[in-house]
Amino acid sequence: MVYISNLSDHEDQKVTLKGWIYNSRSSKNLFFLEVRDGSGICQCVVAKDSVSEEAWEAADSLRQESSLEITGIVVEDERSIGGYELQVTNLEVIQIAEDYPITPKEHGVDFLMENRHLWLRSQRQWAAMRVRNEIIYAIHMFFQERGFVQMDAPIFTGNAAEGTTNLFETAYFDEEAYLTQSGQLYGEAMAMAHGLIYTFGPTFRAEKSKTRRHLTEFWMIEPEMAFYDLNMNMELAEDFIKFVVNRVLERRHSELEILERDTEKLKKTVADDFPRISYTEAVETLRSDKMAKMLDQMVEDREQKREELKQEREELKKEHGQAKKWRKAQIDQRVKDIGGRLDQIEEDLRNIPDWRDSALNFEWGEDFGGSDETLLTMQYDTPVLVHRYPAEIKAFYMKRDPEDEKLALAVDMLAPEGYGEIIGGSEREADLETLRKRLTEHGLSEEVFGWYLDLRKYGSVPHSGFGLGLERTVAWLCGLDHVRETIPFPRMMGRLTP
RNA sequence: UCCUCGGUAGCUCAGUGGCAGAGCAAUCGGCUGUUAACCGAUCGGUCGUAGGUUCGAAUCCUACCCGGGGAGCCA
Repeated sequence: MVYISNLSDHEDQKVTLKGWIYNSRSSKNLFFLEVRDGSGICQCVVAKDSVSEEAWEAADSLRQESSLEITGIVVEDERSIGGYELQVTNLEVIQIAEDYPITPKEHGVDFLMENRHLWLRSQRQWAAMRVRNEIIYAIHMFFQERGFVQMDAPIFTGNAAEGTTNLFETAYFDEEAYLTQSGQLYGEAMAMAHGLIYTFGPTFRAEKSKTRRHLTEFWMIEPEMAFYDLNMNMELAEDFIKFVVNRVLERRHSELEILERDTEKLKKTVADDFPRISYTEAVETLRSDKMAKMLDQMVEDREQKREELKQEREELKKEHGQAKKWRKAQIDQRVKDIGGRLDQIEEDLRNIPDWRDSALNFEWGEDFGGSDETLLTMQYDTPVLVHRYPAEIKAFYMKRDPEDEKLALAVDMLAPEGYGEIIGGSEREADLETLRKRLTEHGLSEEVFGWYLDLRKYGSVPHSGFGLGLERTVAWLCGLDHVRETIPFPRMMGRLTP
């Protein structure tokens, strides 16, 4: 079977494509059918005098998303999307689609989410899913090539004990069960069996978060490595991200183009070393004069931009009166864009004082808020590794810094461009008695964690690992502003269908 | 849970006290190469819900419902 993605192998040959109508245009003796087949989109030109009467009528009956088989000669034509088009000799309708809800015009998020099952057919969504697939492939490749074994942690768990986050409860025969929020503890057990392992599976958080960075169901990749310390962990995390980003840049160029992704910072991510700063250094950065100046500059930039946009809008409104119809439509669109950007600027201007307040008055010992993370990452073009956090704000299983008991040997990787934390990891506490003490401190029962403590009884070794959030990574690489577009059927607050 | 913005035609939106509107989609017609094609016509309404103010409410007031963005929490 011939697919649109390989049309260049069939130049000047007669081929048959099977697909759906993405869009169509017509004139008296011509139809321009944009046909998509899952692998891409191809413009098919139907000329009245080169097809049978039946085929011509069939072309006339087609509507958006109708399915068909279409036959023709592949010709190179730079006027056509993809560089090739089909000079149609015959076409057969498989089904004439009913009124398709997603028209070529713009739609609101709510409507699109309601029609997610159809939205997946649209170009940008299609491109994002291709990038997601490439990332998944690259992840497996990276670990498999380094001798890691992929192993699965359970999805049902018996204990809600790990603490901080809200879990989904469910019934498990006569017992209470919870959906996993992390495979990590199981990952440690598997690493003690195989040395290097990674899990790749869904995780669930019942947090009532309504933000562009949160889903209730998302996919996490969690490598766990025996005999790795924090530095080796950070080394691996950096190599890993570089590998994945590089694969996407090399192999999903056209998809990134469809997504209109500016790839400058992604290229820097592949080429440059990631900065590594300690939590304490990060706090100093937040409280610095330099940060204050940057924030002042941000306010100034936005105020200037606001004036420019307002002026442009005034001029467009003047022009609107005597503009031709198509120009009016263009102006309306631009005015709408400007409105949206002004709203964003106004919101920023309202928020920046809070950001400033949060950053400049940041007290050592607190956890970073969203704005603090964003301000930190704005200092760099690549992801940044922040390590050695106050132990109090981190999980019980993290090893303390031998040089400073107040610190946990934790590391977070923050993506640039405001995409936030994509990786969280640590060196794990390997000493049995210390771990027992931590359980008690956190009010966790030793009974529930008996099997976990066994790992420290029988040949305990230094080990480390981290977790990568797949959807946040996809959002970052695609330049999407919301994780709901990074997974086929997102599950979030108030969204269980489709 | 809190803050904030919103809900008008299938979709995207305008209308802020006086006849319910536009573009797109759909339907019909026109156009020889279109790129969200274009041009003309037709069709299309419980103005989120309930109550109130008023001669008159999409518009003002009250309550509620639903959604977006953000905070907290996190990947």
